[in-house]
Amino acid sequence: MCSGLWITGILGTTVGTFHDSHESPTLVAVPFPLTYLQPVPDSSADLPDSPDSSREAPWLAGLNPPQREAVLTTEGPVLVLAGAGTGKTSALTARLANLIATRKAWPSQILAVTFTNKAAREMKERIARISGGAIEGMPWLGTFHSVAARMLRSHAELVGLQSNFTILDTDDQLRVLKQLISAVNLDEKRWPARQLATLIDRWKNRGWTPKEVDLGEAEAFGPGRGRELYAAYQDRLRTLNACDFGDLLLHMLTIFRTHPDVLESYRDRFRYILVDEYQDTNQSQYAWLKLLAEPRRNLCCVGDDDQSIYSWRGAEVANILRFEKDFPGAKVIRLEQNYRSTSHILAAADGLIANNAGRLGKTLWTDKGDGEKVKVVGIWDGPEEARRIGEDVEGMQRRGLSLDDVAILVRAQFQTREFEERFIAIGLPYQIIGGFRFYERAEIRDALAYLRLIHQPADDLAFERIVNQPKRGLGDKAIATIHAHARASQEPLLIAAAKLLDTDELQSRARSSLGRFVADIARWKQMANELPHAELARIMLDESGYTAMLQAERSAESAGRLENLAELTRAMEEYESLPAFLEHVSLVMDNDENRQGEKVTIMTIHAAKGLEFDIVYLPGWEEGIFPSQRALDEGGLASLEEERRLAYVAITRARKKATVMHAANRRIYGQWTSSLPSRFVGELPEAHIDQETTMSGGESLWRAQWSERADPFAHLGPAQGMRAATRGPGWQRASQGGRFNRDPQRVIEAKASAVSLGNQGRTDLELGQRVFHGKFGYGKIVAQEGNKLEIEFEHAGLKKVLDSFVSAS
DNA sequence: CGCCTCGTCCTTTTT
DNA sequence: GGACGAGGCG
Repeated sequence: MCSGLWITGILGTTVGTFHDSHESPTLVAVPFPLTYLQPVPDSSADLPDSPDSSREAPWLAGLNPPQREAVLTTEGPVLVLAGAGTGKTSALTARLANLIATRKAWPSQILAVTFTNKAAREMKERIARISGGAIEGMPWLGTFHSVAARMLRSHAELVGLQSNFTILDTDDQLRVLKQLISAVNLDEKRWPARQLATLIDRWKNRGWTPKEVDLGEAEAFGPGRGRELYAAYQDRLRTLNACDFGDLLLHMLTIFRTHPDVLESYRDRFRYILVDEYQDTNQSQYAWLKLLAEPRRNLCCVGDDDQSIYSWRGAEVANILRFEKDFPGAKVIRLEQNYRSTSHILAAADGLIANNAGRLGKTLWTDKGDGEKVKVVGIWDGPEEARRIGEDVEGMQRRGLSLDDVAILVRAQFQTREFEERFIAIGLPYQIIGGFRFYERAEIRDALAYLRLIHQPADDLAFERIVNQPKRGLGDKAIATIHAHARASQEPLLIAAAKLLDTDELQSRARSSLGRFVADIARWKQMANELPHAELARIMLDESGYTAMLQAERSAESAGRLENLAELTRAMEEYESLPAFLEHVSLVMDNDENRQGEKVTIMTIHAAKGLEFDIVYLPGWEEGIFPSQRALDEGGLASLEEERRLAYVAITRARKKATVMHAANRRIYGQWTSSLPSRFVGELPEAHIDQETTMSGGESLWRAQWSERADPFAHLGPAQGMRAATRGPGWQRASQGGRFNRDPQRVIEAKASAVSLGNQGRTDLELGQRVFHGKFGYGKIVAQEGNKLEIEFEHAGLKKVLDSFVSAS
């Protein structure tokens, strides 16, 4: 078909260049169904504001003016500030459809990155729908990680990897790090692998290779061994022919910087770049994007600074806050009409988030009417909270409400337990999203290790995992011998094991057992060329004795495991090759949602981002839980603001009704602990909430604690009763009490912290120093840990406080 | 070599 | 309260 004519028909002029010599045109034989190609008589028609909807492009249907602007401003840098529920995804998909339909670019010339697989999937589906199925392939639409992995497979050799490299998960990563830590004789107790993993991850998120880690940071672990261990880790990954999540981006960044020809080829390819959830990008993603987008500057970033909730994983709100500076001449488009929630819900959320400083600012509005106020319910304890929600939901169910429209959103995974127990007891169907993922289960990881070893013999981690699984009588001693050989000959374990068979270093029993294992692997590898991979997997599981091992167990658990393995091999059939499947497992596979029957959804707020429900319950709004104690202790005000954004995200998930709950007592680590309602409860504007308490003491018992505007004694600190309530074993509370935002000094800090993230402990304080604290007065520092200080106050006694609240006296 | 017991630390959030 | 690791014992 003749694309030139067609475009002339719609836009009146021929737009852009649309030769596509290097891409397979079969992807889009017919860009759009013919029905979309109605002749447009008036060639001067101006699409954006054309009042005549009959002749406007179908992908613009139903979009409001700012959304249209976001779709039609195709050239140059664009920042779309899309508040919660403002039809961001519609605008995004329409933008993609527009680019393709107007032949500004082929699908393969558009880079579109998201953060989650869910978002990528949804976008793909919507594009398929909007184009009537005509746009099938958007090869470069995916998560940052999957797109980067795809690129890296083509250029792996430039960073010393082979294209069949393994993508390690956290588990593998930790095992490698543990080995390295003990190799340099550090005490694993004092210097846990987990901590090093976090550190390395942070460095990678910032785009730092070992060389670039700044000295101050490298001191952090071991002490002073951080950088060295990072370098050793990277070396180890290279010999394993493996990389971790952070490497996918970091390696590509390195390649772009050292191989201009590669960068050039991608720059040439990607005519348009689109980024979803821009507020969640980290430094390395930012650098990656900037390199790719530089020459054409056709970069469209969509995000919402108020929904930035991933700084703990390296996201830099600063990226979105300074977009206009980075890309001068950028057009900023605000999507402010909310199509999701009623106005009380929006106003409550808005009042809450207004307590944050350093926002880009936007005002959501809706024409959906007032709706119900946000309900705030105080109850006695955790179990009652679950009971109450259970009853509530059952009531609504009787009135005909679908359970699919109800969600319970929690701050942390452990909170789901209470609900699970209760709902099992009353027989209310529920599903918990998140938590254990399919591929994190031991049996799945074992099975995958078998497959990985076939696919990639240098995968020592896989080898270690399965060499004695099922038990083959190859214990620590045998494995240590194999290790020694591998180290001596600089070869992978599998190879070393094979060679070891020719020696007499192993006891005969171990030797024959290892011989069988090595021969099995070789045989399966042979079979891999002849059999479908799902079939191969079944054979391996059988012949290795893995299936037999589980069958012999005869427990309820083992039955479930066998089922999981069956499920795994079944899932494999959907992939064309073993490598394709392995990639899917590492990067894409999320938990199995079995969508059978109506269910209440229970999940973390993080997992709920981007979703919406008619009815939303928000339990556990208590100090120490939400905001989480860790955020209060470690991150200072920057992380308190992030918690607040999280609360904002939580409320804005609700279409019709949001119920915030806080319990006075909760069991934490098996200990009953009293808790205070979250400061966020007090920050909800009174006009938009509806209070209820099932406890004696009056409805505003707690609320009074937090709205201290009327309390002349606020500066004297928490009331005695409160202080008692804040204590709990292993649960030290920040002893500052509430009112963070009412104190001018702290508001200033909030502004500064909105941009500068991270929390190094202060260096201008030392042990024994006399300091002044706004609430507790003068005292001496007796301990310092990060940004936490322990201070012996002259009048208030021993307290833990954050260093940002004290000044040298 | 594998099983059992005791102690620890833990609960953020995820590609 | 429970998962997981280290260390001791059979």
